[in-house]
Amino acid sequence: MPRIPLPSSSASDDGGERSARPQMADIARLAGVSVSTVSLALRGSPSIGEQTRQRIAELARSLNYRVNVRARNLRTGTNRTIAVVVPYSRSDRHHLADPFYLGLIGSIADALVNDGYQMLLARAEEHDEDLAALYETGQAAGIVLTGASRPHEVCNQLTMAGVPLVVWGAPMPRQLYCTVGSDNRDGARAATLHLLDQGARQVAFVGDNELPEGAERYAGYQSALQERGLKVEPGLHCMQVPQGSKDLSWLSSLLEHAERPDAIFASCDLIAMRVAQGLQQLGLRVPTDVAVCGFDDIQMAASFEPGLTTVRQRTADVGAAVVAALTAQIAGRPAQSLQLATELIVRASSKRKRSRAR
Amino acid sequence: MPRIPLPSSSASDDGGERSARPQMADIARLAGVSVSTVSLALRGSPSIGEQTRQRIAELARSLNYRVNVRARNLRTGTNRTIAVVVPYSRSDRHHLADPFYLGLIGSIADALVNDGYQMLLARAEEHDEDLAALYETGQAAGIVLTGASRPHEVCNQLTMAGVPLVVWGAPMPRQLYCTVGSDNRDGARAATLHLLDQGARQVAFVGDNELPEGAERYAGYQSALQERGLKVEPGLHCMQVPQGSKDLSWLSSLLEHAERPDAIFASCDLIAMRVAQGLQQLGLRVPTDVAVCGFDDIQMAASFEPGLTTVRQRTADVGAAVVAALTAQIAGRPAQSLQLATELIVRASSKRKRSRAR
DNA sequence: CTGAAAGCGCTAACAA
DNA sequence: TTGTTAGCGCTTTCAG
Repeated sequence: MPRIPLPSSSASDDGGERSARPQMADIARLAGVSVSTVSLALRGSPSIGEQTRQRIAELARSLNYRVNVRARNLRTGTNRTIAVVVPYSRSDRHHLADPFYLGLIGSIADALVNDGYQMLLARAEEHDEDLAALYETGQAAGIVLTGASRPHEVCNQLTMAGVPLVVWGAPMPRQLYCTVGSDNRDGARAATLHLLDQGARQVAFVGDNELPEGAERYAGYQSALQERGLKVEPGLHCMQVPQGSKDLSWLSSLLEHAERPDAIFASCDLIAMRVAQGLQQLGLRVPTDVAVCGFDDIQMAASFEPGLTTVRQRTADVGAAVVAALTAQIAGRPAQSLQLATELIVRASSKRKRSRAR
Repeated sequence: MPRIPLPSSSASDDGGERSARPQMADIARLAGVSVSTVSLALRGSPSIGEQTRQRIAELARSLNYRVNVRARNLRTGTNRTIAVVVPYSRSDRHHLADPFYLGLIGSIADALVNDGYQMLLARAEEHDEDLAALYETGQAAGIVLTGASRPHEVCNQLTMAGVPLVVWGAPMPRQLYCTVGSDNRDGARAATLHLLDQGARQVAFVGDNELPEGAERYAGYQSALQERGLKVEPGLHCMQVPQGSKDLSWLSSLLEHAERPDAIFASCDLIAMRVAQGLQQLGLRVPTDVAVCGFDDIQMAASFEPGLTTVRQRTADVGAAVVAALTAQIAGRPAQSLQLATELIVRASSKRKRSRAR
């Protein structure tokens, strides 16, 4: 004996579902066929008669019917949603303010769409342990983690738990998870060699070398110096650039080094621009007195004055690589970590006159 | 007579659903209770006995069980996903490269999460007519449209079709939809008045005044001039700033105006920075020879040299406003369009010496 | 206090 | 060719 177990559909306070959209049942009733016939017809099944198909198609169009993707996905066990996690920390908004990351996210979004996936944008506090929930509740078929810092242990656990995961950035010693990133070390090495080739004798490094990517860039910088028989001097490394504007003590103390640096390699373009501006404020010319080089090649680097020499990350390729690694894992195949090649873009900020160079 | 209508679960090529996660049925079996008891127990229903609840809770924890949100949502008719649409055009990547938009999207993401919503990031080609699909297929309970240009007609149609929609930006004449944006006109007016107060006589405007927001900013600029009894000279308006770096003809032709402009108001910070850099390249000092003011107050504006005077958009409040407007519509209430107040941030790029000003 | 049953909106075997 | 039936994983009446 049938009961009436309708959900308490009292007011319109139903948590988000709005005005009754048409459903297959409606089409079926109006067309005088069964729901399954409608389903088959709309998907273009060959087993449905032409005139029936036409009638149903027209009815659907006139009612502006669209199949409910969530119901379909539940039934078919399909999940084409990927969660892209962006770090969120109130203290250090650096990563979010950096245009580089917008390009990165855009690139991932494009690649996902190309593969028929949707992108769920999630924000996570640092060391958020509940990233797995995105996967375990069935909301996402996989997770992409972006940002400069990274909860190493959490990532390992996620992968061990079988969560398809790709993290943006540099590979780390004991990682079980898959990373996709630029070859920071090689890029930084090329940049530093370039500065030396322009005649620089004292190349300083500005940027955090404790974050995974920063560490790699610092390593590349070190190795370039060593290749040329130069020592790495701790006094030529500036860790942090304060967010506030006025204070230039970080820069002046760098310049007060025994032998004043004649080139500065910054770990990202945003920092490089601050370096260049700071130098000019202190009355030094770029590149004549001090050459400057950045990393990322954000759009602004080209229009900056002077044009910023930098290491380009091939953002456009990142999305494809990330999605490839992700779909491999979703299909049960292992995914290899990847380092994308970088490209040195030489602009005015590092060019010395031929006469002086060498 | 029961058949075996199992989906063709042949290989693991099931379109995204991975390794069998535990389900309520599993817990129920292990606990020796029915599925409905598990459901009630996990949601903390008072009608379930304490020891039963405990047993179930522990079992769930040990199996690392999490309810399938998609199934739950289908059953309860809940949809807590909002699609945020970001424009995508290969030709003009300006809006995506602009850090301002990353802040905007982040702000919306935060506000959505605070209200228990998820954010689906979607990209749309210009004049994409199929935005409605996001709503009509049940994927999203509402849509937020960001970006500087805007398909006016499409938005009107969406709203008429009952799609909860909020678009970022300036209100337009015959809009049926809801917009949330800054008071561009007032902000631009304040900025222009400030430049005039600093002693400027010829204020130029750089930026596209055909986009909705640009038009408002241009209107504010105009009205400030008129308030001071000055004429708006078309020769003092530069529409486009080329993406490529070298070419400064747009700037020099502006400066070749009969009376050379002594202040430039740019329609966004990114453009303002290019203006300032261009001026310096042409041998002019900022602000001594030409004062410069931008719009947005992106983070970089403060550390720019010279510090960029600009009109701050209260990004942090935008998210809350957008979500409020959206939830109102989802609940069936009408949502009013909103213009958020802006704030003039005066920095070095517009400051004249007292002696010369006035 | 617990379980049986109905059903969210759709798909897909199988029967007719 | 079309309809019947079972069920995706969960929630929620209502009967016991």
